[in-house]
Amino acid sequence: MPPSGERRNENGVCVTEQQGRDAEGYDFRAIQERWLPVWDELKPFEVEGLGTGRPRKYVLDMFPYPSGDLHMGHAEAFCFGDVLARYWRGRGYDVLHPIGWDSFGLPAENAAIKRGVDPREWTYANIAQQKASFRLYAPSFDWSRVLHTSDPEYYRWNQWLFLKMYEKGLAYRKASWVNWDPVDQTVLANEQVLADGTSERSGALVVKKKLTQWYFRITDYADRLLDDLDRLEGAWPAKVLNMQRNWIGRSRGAEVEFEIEGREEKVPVFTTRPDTLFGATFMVVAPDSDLAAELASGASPEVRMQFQDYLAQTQKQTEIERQSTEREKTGMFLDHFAVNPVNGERIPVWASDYVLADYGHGAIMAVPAHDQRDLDFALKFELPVRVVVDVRDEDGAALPDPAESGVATSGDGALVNSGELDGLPKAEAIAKAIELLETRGTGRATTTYRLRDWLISRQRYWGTPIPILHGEDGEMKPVDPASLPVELPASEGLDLKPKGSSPLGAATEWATVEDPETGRTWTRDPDTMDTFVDSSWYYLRFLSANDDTQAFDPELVNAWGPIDQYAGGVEHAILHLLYSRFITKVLHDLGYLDFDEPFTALLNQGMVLQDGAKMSKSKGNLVEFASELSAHGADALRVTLAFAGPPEDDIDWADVSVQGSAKFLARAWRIADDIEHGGAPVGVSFDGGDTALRRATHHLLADAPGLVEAYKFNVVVARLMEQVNVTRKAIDSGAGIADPAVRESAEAISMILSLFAPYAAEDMWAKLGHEPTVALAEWPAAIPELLVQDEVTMVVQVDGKVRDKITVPASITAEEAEALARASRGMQRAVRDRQIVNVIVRAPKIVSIATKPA
RNA sequence: CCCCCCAUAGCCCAAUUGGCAGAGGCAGCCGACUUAAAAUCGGUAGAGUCUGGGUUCGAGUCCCAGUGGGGGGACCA
Repeated sequence: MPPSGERRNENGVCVTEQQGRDAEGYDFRAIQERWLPVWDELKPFEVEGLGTGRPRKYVLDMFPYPSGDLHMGHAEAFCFGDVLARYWRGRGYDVLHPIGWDSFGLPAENAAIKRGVDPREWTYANIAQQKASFRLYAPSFDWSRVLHTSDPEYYRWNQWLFLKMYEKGLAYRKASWVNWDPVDQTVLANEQVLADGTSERSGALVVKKKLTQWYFRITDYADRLLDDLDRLEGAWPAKVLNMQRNWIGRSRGAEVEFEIEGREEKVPVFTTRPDTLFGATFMVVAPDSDLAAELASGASPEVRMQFQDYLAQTQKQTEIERQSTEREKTGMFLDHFAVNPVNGERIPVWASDYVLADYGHGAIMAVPAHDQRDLDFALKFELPVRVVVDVRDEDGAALPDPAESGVATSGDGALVNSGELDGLPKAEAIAKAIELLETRGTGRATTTYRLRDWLISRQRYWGTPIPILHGEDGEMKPVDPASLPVELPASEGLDLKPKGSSPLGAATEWATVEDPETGRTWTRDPDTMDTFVDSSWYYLRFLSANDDTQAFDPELVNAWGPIDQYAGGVEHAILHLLYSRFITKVLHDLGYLDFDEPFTALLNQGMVLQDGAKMSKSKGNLVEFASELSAHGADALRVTLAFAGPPEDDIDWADVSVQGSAKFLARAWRIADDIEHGGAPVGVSFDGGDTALRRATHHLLADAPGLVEAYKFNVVVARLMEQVNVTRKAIDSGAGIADPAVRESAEAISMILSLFAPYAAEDMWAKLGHEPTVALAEWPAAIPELLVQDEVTMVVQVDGKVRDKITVPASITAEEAEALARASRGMQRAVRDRQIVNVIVRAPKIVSIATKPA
């Protein structure tokens, strides 16, 4: 007898009666209200110390910045991170999945200034709101170890880190040309300036200023930061690895010292092609370099004037103009000559803006025959071009003379016109040239990097104060670590408006420190740290979030770290990820960490778009997280995001259907609801259950882990939909509701669905007679016997076309398969009287036959 | 200019890693329910894989050359 509340329609198909026994049907609001208090009580995701002894996984999402409520981007990122955290729990791991807030920084400060309130007020109100939204969205966070970087208990350790860096000589102050954001009125690190010369935060065009600032010596780690990327191959997105490699920009070559007539000191230049030294026919220096100014000042009045004009012209250009590759070369002769150290040749020295002052030494040796830029310049100003590498094309023919063709030859070939280097191929010539330079003391092998040291001081209020004291005589001393934190002064009475110098400097009482022993007066460093310092090590603090004796417990950190799975946006491909890698290596070298890479695996989610464009209030295409959440519920939202496509791809909200997800959840839920009213009892043996359904269930159990681990969440959801479909069919027109296989399938659905839809899955789990929570239920293993097919379909191909399909035992031998294929009607019809020339057998999948005309 | 990624049904996307192009969803169409519609439920049709070569018995998958799109770097010596 069918369970009450169901009846058959005209086609004999059993349909569920909506108005029947469960008047509510699937009601996401009721389900959310039912389970939230239970989870609050159970705290199922809290872990303590080293865990329970099961294997450990540390799964982390990049922590949010508290500007307003959560948005759709957060919804997506935290959905994916949570899928992975819940997955590893289901696989029997202790999972650490914490959450915190990156709560220092300019947006809070700017918003607070605009509203005339304390940044603390604005920041912590937003955090409270995001926490409430998270609770409803239900990522499986351990709420017992929350941190906020703006808490003194956190930034105290940020200062501790700074002092460690200072102690090791990795934090230093220097005067240099820096990036200045005229809107936010603070300096920026190179990483915070976009390719078009604008600030990644304010969007303002960044200008250069000469200032004394604090730096972290990240360039000391350039080689390791680059080389260790190889270990992340396959575990990090190729795109991020590529971006970091480009950013570090290692370039191997040689430093060559050129004598300049009338100048004491030699001038070093960097080249990647020391083999072409004999082809250097002139030298070029950057017009904005000290050397150019010096050489011009020693020249005739005409040259001096010409130089002033040229320099002014260079400095007037915007970054965009300067970078235009198609630009015609400009420059001027500086009325000086240099001497080529390998052959004593006298070559003219020019100034041109195609040479950059801040790369290498701001001067180059120009080899026009083998460098396009030098050739363009040489042709424009009629400078000599000398071929020193005999480059050939594929057929061994000599390439045309660059002076004639206008095309520099940069390939490999035998050296010519190059003294001792003659006849050598490029690689050997490079080695020999370096050897020559070294023995003569006029050069050496060297490496340059695009990466610059990390500028970490900021002239703003809402950040970690730099724990350094300045004496009147310019002496510096670190704050005593025992007296940390150096707390921010109250904002009351301070003018926080950006004005080019730190507001902290104006807090006279705070800034002035008297040494009780010596009576000497010191002034606190007025700057605060770049907030990327805060986030460079926060993942370690989660292990000891409530520990007021140390930044982190090395034992806990080494047990749980490094992060097994990190998830976040690709906008941090360089910034946060590079800084974190650097600080991790430093802490490793200081003996605190066993590991020297922080993030073993990285998942970058795409963006959530609307109608093909980034969502924004001004465009009027904003999809509000809060309204989606209240309209459709957390589950439907999460399923929609997971199902939309591969997680790395952008999601266009116009392409997806939250209603479709809700429909699927209702279908899944109804299966458990049906079982509750007439299904096999909880604990029943599944052995006698319907074999076809059991096969489907166990294929799902077998495939799901690989799919989740490959981030194919969309496929897992599709497989769940499929499983719901076959289970529905089994209930309505197959094995029937009471079959144990139906319960087995529903339990598997509930467990796997819990990664995406924790509420619906929990409700299903309860309806199936289990205690909460499904989040801690371990997935059953797939039974191998249910995975192997006794019979499979074998395809018979003739000349690449499918001509027949035969059902064969899965264990068929190659001989049997070939015999069956040859005997098949489809094959005989296709072959007729043609001659068989080749037979390939891949039992039991396929037999492929190649023929030719008889 | 250099490097990386992508291109499958009207749309979003699968395809056991070289073996029958289709798992799932959206939109569509048909049917059930309804006085009717929406919602819901059931059922269906629909591409030969961006283009051109190549390797192979066999290519969406591998190789080469393009086209289109996305991203990064860039007068970096």
